[in-house]
Amino acid sequence: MSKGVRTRAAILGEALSLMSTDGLSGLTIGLLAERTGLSKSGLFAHFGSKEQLQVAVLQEAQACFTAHVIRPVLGLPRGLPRLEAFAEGWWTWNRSPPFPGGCPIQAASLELDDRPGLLRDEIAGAQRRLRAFIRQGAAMAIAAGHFRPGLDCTLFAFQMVGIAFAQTMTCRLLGEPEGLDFVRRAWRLQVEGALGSAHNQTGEMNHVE
Amino acid sequence: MSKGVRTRAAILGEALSLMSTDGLSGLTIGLLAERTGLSKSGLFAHFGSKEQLQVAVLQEAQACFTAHVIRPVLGLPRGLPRLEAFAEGWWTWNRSPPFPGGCPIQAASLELDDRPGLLRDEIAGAQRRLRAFIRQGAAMAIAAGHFRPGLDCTLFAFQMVGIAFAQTMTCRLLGEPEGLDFVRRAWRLQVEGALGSAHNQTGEMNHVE
DNA sequence: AAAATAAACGAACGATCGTGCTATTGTCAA
DNA sequence: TTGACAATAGCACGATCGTTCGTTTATTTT
Repeated sequence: MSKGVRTRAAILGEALSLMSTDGLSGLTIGLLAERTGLSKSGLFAHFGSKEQLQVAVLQEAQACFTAHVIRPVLGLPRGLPRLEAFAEGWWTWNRSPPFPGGCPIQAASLELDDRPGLLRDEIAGAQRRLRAFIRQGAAMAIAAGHFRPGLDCTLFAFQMVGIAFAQTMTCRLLGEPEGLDFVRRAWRLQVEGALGSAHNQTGEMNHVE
Repeated sequence: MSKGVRTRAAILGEALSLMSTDGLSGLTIGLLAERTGLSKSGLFAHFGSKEQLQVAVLQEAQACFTAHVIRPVLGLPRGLPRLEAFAEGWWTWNRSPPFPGGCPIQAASLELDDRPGLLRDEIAGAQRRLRAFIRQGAAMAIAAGHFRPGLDCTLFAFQMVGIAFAQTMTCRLLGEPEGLDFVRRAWRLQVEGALGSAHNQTGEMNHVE
């Protein structure tokens, strides 16, 4: 591993932390240089432009999410077990990711949704891949007989993404400690609504907890 | 209405547009002065500091949301009718608010969730009030016999907020035209899960003041 | 060890940031 | 119509932004 690659990795790590608290627009070259102990121009040379730096940081964030949340559950049995583990891992990531701030991708999703360009494409791709992962997870649960056939997996992914956003708002912005409870209960309701009829016969779905 | 108040209102209107596309951090005094045809210092004098300008814009955004989404449904019968109308109004607001960009409050919620201060307090207050409104709406639906007793209204609000965020991601970031369908179906599932057991899925209900 | 290449620095650039001043214009009551 | 005061403009400031360029220091290869 050459020197350049090593410093670049260190820069991206620090950039992730900075971005998680201050957002993509708060990620400034001067500040980043100061935190990494490099000169502005020395750091700049690694990326060639601000936009390329931002793209690199977004990709690093995705890689980090994959390593922390996706990869650990790939060894689990397909279907509900894997989906449940992924959910729990995701809620944990959202509440306390390996950065001082919140999930950078979630924040950037709302920051960039009206500004076409490389950055938005990068974020949109990340969100599409995430939803595809959830969709396929739900599809596997159907194939395994856990979820009922006929379940709309795209809608399932849509709902799960919603829970994740609501969690960030509740746990981070409002700082409500009981936020995680709501997340788990909302997720439980969603899973119960997707279960196969064998599991579903025990009681009315409207039944309160 | 004095001159100063009028210009201030014009500034805030333009600021809302700017913020909806570029975010709170993209809302810059120089740019805002240019768009309103004022000088930087002339505009600045209206607010005294950047932070106070930002606070004013956030309050303006709340007022705009109230006028467009909340107020119109207050005349409707309490309970499910009002809640349904609010939902539809909210989805419309999210998809095409009266600004060129997306909902500024939603964006600011994720932008500020890690930076304590006046701005975060303002946004957090707005989100708390919104959730309280939903919570009370659900409570009225219980009182009117539309929703089952025992429904957790706080959880209900949590879930609804999640749908709204997921909508923004789907409709704005990903630009999927069928996004609104998912929103409506997710919302329908949530409502059906909250209906009183005496009620069927025909939507028939009692009117209660 | 010397030569070749990569990495980092230092200084400067034009632009823009938020924010003070002082002057000048415009508005509104007497 | 005039005098008081609110509203806006003009100018300048220090700081920081992203970026370029030439130089110097490290690293790698020969």
